[in-house]
Amino acid sequence: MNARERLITSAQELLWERGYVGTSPRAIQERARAGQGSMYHHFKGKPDLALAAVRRSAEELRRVAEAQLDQPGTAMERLRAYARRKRDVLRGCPIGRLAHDPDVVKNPSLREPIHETLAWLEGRLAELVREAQSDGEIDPALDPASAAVAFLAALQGGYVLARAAGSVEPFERAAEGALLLLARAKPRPFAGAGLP
Amino acid sequence: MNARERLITSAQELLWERGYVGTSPRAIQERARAGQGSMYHHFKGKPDLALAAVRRSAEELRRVAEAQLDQPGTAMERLRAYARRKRDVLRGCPIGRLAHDPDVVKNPSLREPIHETLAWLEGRLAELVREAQSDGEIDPALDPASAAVAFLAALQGGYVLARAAGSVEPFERAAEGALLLLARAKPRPFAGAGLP
DNA sequence: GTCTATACGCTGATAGAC
DNA sequence: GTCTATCAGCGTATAGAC
Repeated sequence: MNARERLITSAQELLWERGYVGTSPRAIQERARAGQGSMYHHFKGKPDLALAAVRRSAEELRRVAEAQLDQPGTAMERLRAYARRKRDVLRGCPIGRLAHDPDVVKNPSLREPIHETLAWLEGRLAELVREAQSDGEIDPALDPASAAVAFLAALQGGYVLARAAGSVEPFERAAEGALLLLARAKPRPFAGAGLP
Repeated sequence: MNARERLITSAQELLWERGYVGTSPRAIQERARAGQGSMYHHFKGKPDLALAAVRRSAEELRRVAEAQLDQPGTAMERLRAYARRKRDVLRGCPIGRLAHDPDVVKNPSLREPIHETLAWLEGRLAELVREAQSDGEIDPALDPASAAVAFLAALQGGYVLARAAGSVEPFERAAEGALLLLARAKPRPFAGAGLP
């Protein structure tokens, strides 16, 4: 891997871990085993490198999520698999994490890839909800967009609760809880069946 | 307000806005209109002041939430009111926000008040879910703890999505979506409705 | 309690040699 | 492309006067 790539990768890791303010050019250089000159040759400065790193992280998350959500199986199975997918929970979401960084959020070009990725994910989840409704796994009366955004938010919030607890457990409980709420929102198997 | 109090308040605001790494003693002093000497007289240093500020924020959030959740009305109404309560959404949650800060999370004394507050809130929400189940507003078969943690996580995640979007709208959609999922998870109006 | 002086390492960058 | 030199300013204190 060349210096430019190593710099982007290192910046991605540090932004994920420490945020924008917490990440110094020097720390990026050290992790990338690149000198000052090298970094300032490839990038105009810290903001420029951060932009490249954020865009890269957005792409990567999208690729991973896409692969996961396009797996074989029913829609409900894929929603479940996505919620339960192996994650480094205590590190947080590499994208959602950035939304808490003031210097990222106030910069529109930095914020845009983050928003776009989350919006895409929400839309994709809504499609799966719709599909699960066709399959009779989720109540067709439920608004798919509302369900999807609440589901995605529950996962993002799960990271917050887990980090606060210093344990992955709250994430898992939030994810399972969200699945439970989704899945319960379906026509009762016996709805009306047991009426006197 | 004396200097000590002004320092704590200023630190609370800056931690909320910028996190631990992003907040310098100097910035706190300026906002508090206090000198260097004053700050180092009242506090051992930045970590000590941050601890006081975090504890204060935790207390405050708890007091506000407590008041909100103990309002008159049915349990389901109070859950709704809590989700819809007026918030400065784009500023994020003053407590949840800190869970994304590496220097806060790695310090057990800093993390503890955050975790405790969120855990308390989750427990309180679970009680309300149970109450709503007694009222027939939520399906009694649903696990209250799972529902509560998913609900709380959806709100926390709502902040993330809102900040990423630069708009309060995703928060509101996530909150309404979570309410919808909760409320749908109830006995159909006619499910056994005529039973003794 | 609050102020001023002083300190040292780090941040984020520029300049020019190789 | 990468390296080294250099820089002004900030971060996070400590010391001692008032």
